[in-house]
Amino acid sequence: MDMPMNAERKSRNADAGESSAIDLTSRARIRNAGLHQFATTGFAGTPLRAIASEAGVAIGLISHHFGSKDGLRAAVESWIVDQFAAAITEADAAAPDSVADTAGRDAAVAQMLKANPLIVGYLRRELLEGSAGRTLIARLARLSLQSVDSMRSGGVASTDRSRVDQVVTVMIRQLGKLFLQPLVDQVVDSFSADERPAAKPELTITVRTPQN
Amino acid sequence: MDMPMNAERKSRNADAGESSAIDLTSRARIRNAGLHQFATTGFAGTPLRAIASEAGVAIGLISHHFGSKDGLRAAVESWIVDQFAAAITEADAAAPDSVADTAGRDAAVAQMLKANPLIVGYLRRELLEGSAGRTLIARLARLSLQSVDSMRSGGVASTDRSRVDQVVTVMIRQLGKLFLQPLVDQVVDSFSADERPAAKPELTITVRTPQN
DNA sequence: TAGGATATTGAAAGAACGTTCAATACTATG
DNA sequence: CATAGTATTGAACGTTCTTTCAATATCCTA
Repeated sequence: MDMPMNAERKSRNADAGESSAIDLTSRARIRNAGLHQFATTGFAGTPLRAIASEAGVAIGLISHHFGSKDGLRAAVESWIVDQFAAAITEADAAAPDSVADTAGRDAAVAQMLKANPLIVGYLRRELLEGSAGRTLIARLARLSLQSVDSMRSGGVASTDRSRVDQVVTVMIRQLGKLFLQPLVDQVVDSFSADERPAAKPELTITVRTPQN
Repeated sequence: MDMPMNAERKSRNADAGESSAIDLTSRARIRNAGLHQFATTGFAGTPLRAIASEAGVAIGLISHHFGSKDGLRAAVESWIVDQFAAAITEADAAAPDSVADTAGRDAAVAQMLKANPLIVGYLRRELLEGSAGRTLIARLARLSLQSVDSMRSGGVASTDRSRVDQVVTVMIRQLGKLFLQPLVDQVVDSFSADERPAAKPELTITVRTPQN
């Protein structure tokens, strides 16, 4: 049972990640393809065969590396959490007192999300589909809470508001606009080209907590 | 091949619609169940058998009435568009000059959405999943454009802004808060009960169009 | 009441899905 | 070089999905 050598296997896959994807491990390529597919067509809507195809691997390799489809999702979500944590860590490293303030961390996270639009797409879906028992949003909220606490300790965040308030404010500010922008885009794009405004309308989202 | 009479078949289904669901036609019960399932578990995530079970019918009846799963989805979306149109029509009927103003129509739509939370859930998903070729958001935008135009003709809407601007503003105002509230809820709920604020934080969303 | 049209059922077909697994290729360590 | 461990493949399996369809029930009209 002869089988052809697959020499250029890694070269025929879409660029799903940020690296050049040519010298990524099969495991990383599968994870990237999973992020791309889940963010684009949803978890239930993507067959494992589509992920294997995009990653340029055989379907069996997914189970070998991640155990199951759910295992792959867990790996994708852990990778997302890592990206958030890394963005905050970088912002801190660049700050004078090794603790960045709100603006610095917001900027770092915004930059990371801009570089990884698939993360935004994935989170948008997760927000809807993961209502029961799933935990990605909760994990990010916990991460945000640690960030808020460390900023409080560093004296760069006010302490006269509740911690919950601050976490909600931070997360909404970071994600809300990104979540809602597709609605604006789809509405604008539903008009004929000559009627569309030159610049897309921009959203402003604020959070107001009632007297506590 | 005797088969038992299913006398009380219609009584064992969840209340997905607004009517008492006891004297709805099979077609309507299937449509309601489809809306419920699609909004809750997503289009790809819901088997037709789940819809048939919730509606209390055999699986074959779905194909008979709607042709296919996609046909059912089309029917659900047309029904949603009808609800929006009906809300606007009612607001107009109650207005003095038979053309309600912005506030009146906003209130009518908000009331309709509050009475049909499944529509909100469905739209939230549609906004993400229907990026390619699908048209529900576009249809609602067109409906909103007709509304804006009629208000302009009736002299109850300003004409110094572009029509696109007005449509975007209306739709974001109607839907944006509803879309983003789950994020606030999940973040707040990720905290322990004793740390949660008494009242949920409230969102304010504004649209600003750059100089045109 | 007779008969055609429509509604409804549930089994069957055919495709697609996730998972498993034996076989093969690769890599590193002795 | 040998050999153990890991990576990788793709076919096979059992399940589940959508669609089809013949059979039966119900409704409507003449």
